[in-house]
Amino acid sequence: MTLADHSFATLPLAEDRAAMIRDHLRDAIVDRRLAPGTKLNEAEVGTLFDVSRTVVRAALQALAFEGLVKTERNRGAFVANPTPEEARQVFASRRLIEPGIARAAAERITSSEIATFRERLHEESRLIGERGPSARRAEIHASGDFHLLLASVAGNAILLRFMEELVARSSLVIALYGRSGASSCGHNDHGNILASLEQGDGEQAASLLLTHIDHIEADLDLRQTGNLPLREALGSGSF
Amino acid sequence: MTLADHSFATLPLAEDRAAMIRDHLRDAIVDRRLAPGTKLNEAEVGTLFDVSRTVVRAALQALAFEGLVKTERNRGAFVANPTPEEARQVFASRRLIEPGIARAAAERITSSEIATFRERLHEESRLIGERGPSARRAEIHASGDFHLLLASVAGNAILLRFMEELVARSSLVIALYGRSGASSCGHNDHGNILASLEQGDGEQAASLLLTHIDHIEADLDLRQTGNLPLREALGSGSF
DNA sequence: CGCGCCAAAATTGTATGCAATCTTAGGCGT
DNA sequence: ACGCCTAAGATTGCATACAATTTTGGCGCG
Repeated sequence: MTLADHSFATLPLAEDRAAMIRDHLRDAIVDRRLAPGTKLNEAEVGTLFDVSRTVVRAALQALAFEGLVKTERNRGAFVANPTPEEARQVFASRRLIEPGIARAAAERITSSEIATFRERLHEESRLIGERGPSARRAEIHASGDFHLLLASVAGNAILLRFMEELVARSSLVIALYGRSGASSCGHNDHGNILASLEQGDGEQAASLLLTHIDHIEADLDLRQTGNLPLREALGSGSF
Repeated sequence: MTLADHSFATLPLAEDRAAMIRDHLRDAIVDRRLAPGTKLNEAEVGTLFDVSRTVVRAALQALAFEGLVKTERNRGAFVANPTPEEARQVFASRRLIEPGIARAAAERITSSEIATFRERLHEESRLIGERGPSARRAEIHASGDFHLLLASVAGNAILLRFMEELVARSSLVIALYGRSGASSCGHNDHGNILASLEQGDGEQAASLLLTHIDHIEADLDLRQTGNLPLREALGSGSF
């Protein structure tokens, strides 16, 4: 497993060790190096990062708050395995919150922020062209980052945190229920949204964002599988 | 201090001790028995509830995540002291989320839930008539409970959790910046909102909720006091 | 009298030990 | 062979011990 030493340079690093471990684990979950349902053994994670279980527990508790990890008393922590109903709620929440964020962002966005957006979008489209699991991960990450960047431009720290949680959980949902696997299959939704923001048209940005979320959710297969817990144990593979 | 033994009967109790302590502390913060800025000493809280610091730290971390407590490294945990800007963000978030919750609730509310609402509203209005700090606390609590009940009717667990955080933080904000001290000064907003819900008029409920939030925020004095941290140390009193 | 410095006390951060609980493997009876 | 029971092993929950850091109180000096 490559959790501890995966891109040390880009992450917060070293002031608060629990936060560092939390961020590494979150990254691993969000870009799907850790599959839903994976057991997160405290001692194992501790060895991996060279800290005691105390610190690991703090990190796992934080991830449990964000809904990325589920803890069961006396059984431990597992990467979350959202049900179709939870998946629907994630997207219902995003539909409620993100249009408002888009309106706020349209009013506040600066030209330097627009430039940042452009950079990211360019990077994102480059990744879509590439192949391989590493590029796929980066693409997933970049796609989520667009929404987080939008939220940060909106200037509300509380909503930004809510969006961080929702975007992360969306990644889990797509991993579980996505049909094509990729969240951005052919559309250029992000680019169109940015264009609306540039023109200061918050309403259009909000509207485009809403249909963008619809696009993402349309790629999901959220039919109830009769929520048999044994199904997940079988790995949902061919056999 | 009366934290540990304050209404044992009404709270979760004893399955998970960290959760119990977290809930007791949250209650104490929300109905203002613990003032903003109060230091929460781990050993002290632990003695109070007869648990080790390990458990206390878990509870404090949970409250920190909800924004009710601020932790500073190597300095400890304090009851949050939201700035005017944070206060504005709390209410901006509520304005974004609660109308959507009202629309969802209007579509899903059952007659038994309406009955529950009526009960609570009756209780709430009774408390408004009473005097004394204890009744005041109960009134504050009941006022927040209305919004949480609404969120639970809406049927989205994620949004419910967001609202729990926002309502709790609102209480802190009102404690700090409220002019009249009471959040419901003469209005019968809650009753009108319930009436709209009964008629299945989600749009009107959403609209009334929005003006209700405006009423609450209008009672605040969010002028910048030049955010000198020394000011809070002086207690903002006459000297 | 005020100010800065230093040591003692207090408090938090982390590791570790132990008890409680869950999991697993093996044996036994049917 | 199958299921059930039990005991050993593994894992979590919690308390405690110790290290690191901050806070406090006092002392001397200007």
